[in-house]
Amino acid sequence: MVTMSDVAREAGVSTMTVSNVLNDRRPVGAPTRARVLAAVESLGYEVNLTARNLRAGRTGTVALIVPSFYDYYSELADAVAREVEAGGRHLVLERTTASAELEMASVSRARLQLYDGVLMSSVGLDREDLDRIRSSTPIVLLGERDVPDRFDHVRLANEAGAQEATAHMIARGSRRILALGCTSGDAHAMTSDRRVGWEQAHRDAGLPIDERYVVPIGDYSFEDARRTLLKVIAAGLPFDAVFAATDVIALAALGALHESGLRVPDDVRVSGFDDLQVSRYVPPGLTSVDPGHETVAREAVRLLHRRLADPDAPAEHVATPVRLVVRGSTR
Amino acid sequence: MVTMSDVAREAGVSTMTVSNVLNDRRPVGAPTRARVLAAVESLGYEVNLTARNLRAGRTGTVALIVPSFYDYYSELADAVAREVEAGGRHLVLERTTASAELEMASVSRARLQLYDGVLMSSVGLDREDLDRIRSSTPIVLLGERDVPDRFDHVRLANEAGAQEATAHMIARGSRRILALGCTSGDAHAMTSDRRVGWEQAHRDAGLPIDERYVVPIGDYSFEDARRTLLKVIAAGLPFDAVFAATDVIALAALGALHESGLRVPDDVRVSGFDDLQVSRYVPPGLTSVDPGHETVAREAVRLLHRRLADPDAPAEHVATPVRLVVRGSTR
DNA sequence: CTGTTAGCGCTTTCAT
DNA sequence: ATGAAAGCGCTAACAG
Repeated sequence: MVTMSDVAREAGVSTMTVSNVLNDRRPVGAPTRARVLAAVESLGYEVNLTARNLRAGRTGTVALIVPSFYDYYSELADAVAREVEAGGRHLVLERTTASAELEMASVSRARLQLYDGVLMSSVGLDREDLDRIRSSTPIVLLGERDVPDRFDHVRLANEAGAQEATAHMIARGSRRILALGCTSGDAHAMTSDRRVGWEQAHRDAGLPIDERYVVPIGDYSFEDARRTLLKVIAAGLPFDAVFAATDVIALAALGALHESGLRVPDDVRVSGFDDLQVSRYVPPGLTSVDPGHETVAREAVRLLHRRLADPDAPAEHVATPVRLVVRGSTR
Repeated sequence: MVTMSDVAREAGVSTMTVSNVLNDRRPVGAPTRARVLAAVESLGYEVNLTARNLRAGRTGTVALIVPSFYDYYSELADAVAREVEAGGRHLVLERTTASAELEMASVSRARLQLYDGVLMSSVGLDREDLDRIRSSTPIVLLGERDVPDRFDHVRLANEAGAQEATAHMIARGSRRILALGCTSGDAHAMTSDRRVGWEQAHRDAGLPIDERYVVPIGDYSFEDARRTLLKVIAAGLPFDAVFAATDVIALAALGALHESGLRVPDDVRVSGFDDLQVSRYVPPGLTSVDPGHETVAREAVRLLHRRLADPDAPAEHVATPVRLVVRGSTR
């Protein structure tokens, strides 16, 4: 490996001069400068960022830690990357290993130190897991409602979005609306927040709430969602609409309904949540709740920058608005 | 920040003993060990990985560098993460900034040093760009056919996959098959390799090759694909099938055909390439070429490990097989 | 079993 | 405008 002192020797200067040339930190005479650059070129030198980071105490890198690379997260990551880069840092994506009991365990606290800051999607982590996190690296949580106060936190208006989607289908005439992938109980998980919105829409419309229509699914995969809906159909529970907790679930539902000979939207209306890019194109177009990735990303990075500037600032909790996008699946 | 010497002082031992306890490197007496662990706990110490990495000359991290976080890449990344983790390292994902003239510029050579190895998707990089890469960090290229010999390289059997998909639609009766998102010319880009397969299927069947049916699209987005196909339809070029260069294009085509009142597969058969998860669920099910992420990931990580073990081994070039998956869109 | 020394490659600080 | 020395936090190598 070529080091800075190799370059210094080649150019006949000290390592400090090389460093100054490379970082434009202090004025360097033009001829010296030229010799240094020539040496850098001829030796093919690159600074060692590990050494620089150790010395500087910062890395210029922010990590976004997510449960999986798919779907919602990849679209969010894209928006976050743009925001982080606008702030002059790099973004890297890390995945928590699904198999880990406690998802956090798969990204050790030590690893967090490799970053100036971390944005972590807390979906799948409960309050206890989060309480256990002690890190000198600033962390901004993205996701569910119930996080310890000490964390900066950005969440979606999950209830409002679910309510709007459900109310929209009620307004179109749906009366028996499955809450597919939603969960009962009051754990403040995303799936339960979205069920609350589904319930609220029913109350607003003076419709009864039938708990049989809240149908949780296992692992949020397409396959699991498909199988679950097929089972509901086989069991004979009558329904005329599906509010799916995520677009992945909604898209799988479109498939399952098609397999069962049910037409969308004529027999069953379908609405999702996440507004994946593909949802706009899949016939007949999937009605969905746009989570506003740009806003989430902007707020998350803003909170991180604020925290980096002032480590002792009080934690901030932000809920970002969402927006229903109506397409063919509910027409 | 709590350092190792803080822990050493607290426990009344040397830093080496702390290091040995933390890394299980040399046997440490039980009482000493206990005192060290107690000090670690009470001070909330975490090793500084930057310092460790500098000292060790390795980082235990592999980067997968991709043009975007979406679709094909997210599904590939998942498989790669599993392989890398099986080898005891972490995977991080980095995105090349789309705006950069030369995509490589957005991931500086210096950054590559932060990793033990790099897997880089070369889609979008031409041979000249690749030729310019000089890195002491091992790089395995994923993607197109035409890469400099010195790189380890894994590519898909793009031609074979495209040929199989096209032949399948010909066998079902299609005669005018758009090659949507494919490109003419002999640049060894993915889009041209797939066009070659489309042509080969025509030759094999004794069908004429009409270059008007090769319809490139701009940026590989859903929207671009949709607009392009709508334009083809408006222009009146008759076709009874679409072979799309990617599933994103194929899914957008399903939408555009639906908008135009054309039925799939009755009026137009559609086949994609990538076998995204969603493609299985979108009615009527998208026929697609499964790129075999597991195989690609396994080979890529194998090449990387081989290179790490022997930096001077001759470069290896691997083409992995693909497999047509037939679904409703071509029945 | 435990400690001391040296140094990974860089940049801050102080000197010239 | 340039250089020398010190040290970021850790661990390999050598001592005891």
